Amino acid sequence: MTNLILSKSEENYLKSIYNLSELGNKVVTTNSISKILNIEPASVTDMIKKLSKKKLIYHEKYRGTKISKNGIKVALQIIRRHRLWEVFLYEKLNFNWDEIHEVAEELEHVSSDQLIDNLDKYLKYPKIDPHGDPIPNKLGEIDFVDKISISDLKINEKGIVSRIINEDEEFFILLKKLNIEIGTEVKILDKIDYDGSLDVSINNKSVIISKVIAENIKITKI
Amino acid sequence: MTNLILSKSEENYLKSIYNLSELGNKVVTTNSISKILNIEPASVTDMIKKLSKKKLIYHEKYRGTKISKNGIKVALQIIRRHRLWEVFLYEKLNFNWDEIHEVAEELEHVSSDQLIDNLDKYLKYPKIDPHGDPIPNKLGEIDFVDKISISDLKINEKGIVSRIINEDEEFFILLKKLNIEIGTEVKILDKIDYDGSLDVSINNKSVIISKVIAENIKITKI
DNA sequence: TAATTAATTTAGGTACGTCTAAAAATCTTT
DNA sequence: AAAGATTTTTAGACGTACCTAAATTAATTA
Repeated sequence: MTNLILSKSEENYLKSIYNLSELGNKVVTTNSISKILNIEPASVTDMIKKLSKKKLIYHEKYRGTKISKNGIKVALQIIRRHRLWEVFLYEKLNFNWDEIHEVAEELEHVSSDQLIDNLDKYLKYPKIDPHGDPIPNKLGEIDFVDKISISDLKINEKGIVSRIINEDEEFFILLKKLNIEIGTEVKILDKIDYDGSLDVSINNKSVIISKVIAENIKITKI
Repeated sequence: MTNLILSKSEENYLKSIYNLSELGNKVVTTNSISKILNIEPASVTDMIKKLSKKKLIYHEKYRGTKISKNGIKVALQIIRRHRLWEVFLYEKLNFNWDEIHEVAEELEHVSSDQLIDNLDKYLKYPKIDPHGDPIPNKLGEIDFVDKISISDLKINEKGIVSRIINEDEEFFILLKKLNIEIGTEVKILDKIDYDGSLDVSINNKSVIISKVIAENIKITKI
């Protein structure tokens, strides 16, 4: 049950399904998996069959996929590995905040419990990764402190950036341009009703960010 | 030429061919590769064709395989990665000397130049790994300080263990039993003509080790 | 050197993870 | 609720990296 060994592909699918499922609750469509992994829907169907057989997900033909309890457990361990490596790359190897994801994506598939546990200890059991995402512990326990987004602030309210949801290269580059990183203070200057864009003050400069971007930046209100 | 990307399998074959070739000079047989990788000779032939096409090795039907100049270069980078990870696991993550090989075998295939260069810097540019094997630098340069073996010592001569050639799990366990590690002082008490076994003093205790084992333990004479 | 043995290659097959094209099921629109 | 659009699945194919069995070549031995 716990001792099944997954291929890199299987791990990537399972992780994506977990991420799409919003903490394992939502049913996930074949198409959404296809889009996230950049793999044709037909191939996704094949893999869904494989993962179903291994009881990591439940699937009803034409009706979508739900991750199982054990699937969540396994997915959280993959996420744990990913995020611990991100901490390592950022803190020890001086990678930039926007360079860590890609390499961690490879390192996460090296599966040795001893490796990950010792790494965890070496990094002093970090609770969050450099993007502010919580790191599951050895037992799969995770702090679900999902904070509010920039888009939830009202005019003149302030917050500290605590977490970046999206992990696309492009998104990181944009944030860099905007001078937004974990710890940055933001203040809402104005909200544009037309498309939901926000006028935000960052380092005393006013910038306009779209609603989608604002939703992907979590903050702590101050 | 330098920018070809190799699969994990291709990397493992190339590394084995390099290791068998004694610094790239010797012609390597299909069978020897087969034995080292635990893969059937027929499959080895397939891969030899693939690597030949990529000009990493030269091959003449039925007559063996020789690694190319570029092949050596690529192999040395794989070995570099492997040995740097071994240093990391040993020094930072407190792995035992006999546990590092297996995990490094996985980590070595994560190919990011930035990752390896930063790791190298972080480890302070180590020259040897925990087994005493030299680590190629970024340019593939390597100190070929091949020392003498225990079996080269005469009776009553002493040495310090500097390098362990063999990387089998079994061999490590044996060495642990014998209390032999890098830095251990050994003294030859007697040589048994019959089969070449050696009577060696380790921590003031006399033990008998076979000729093969003695040949796989390199030392610095004192 | 002819026969035997050993090493190597070829031929054909399999699982994995992907693809495209076409069929089937579900959803949306009118 | 029928038609059209979209989503999902099935069917069949391909490259990778392996396998076994059989054929070929080289090496050894008698």
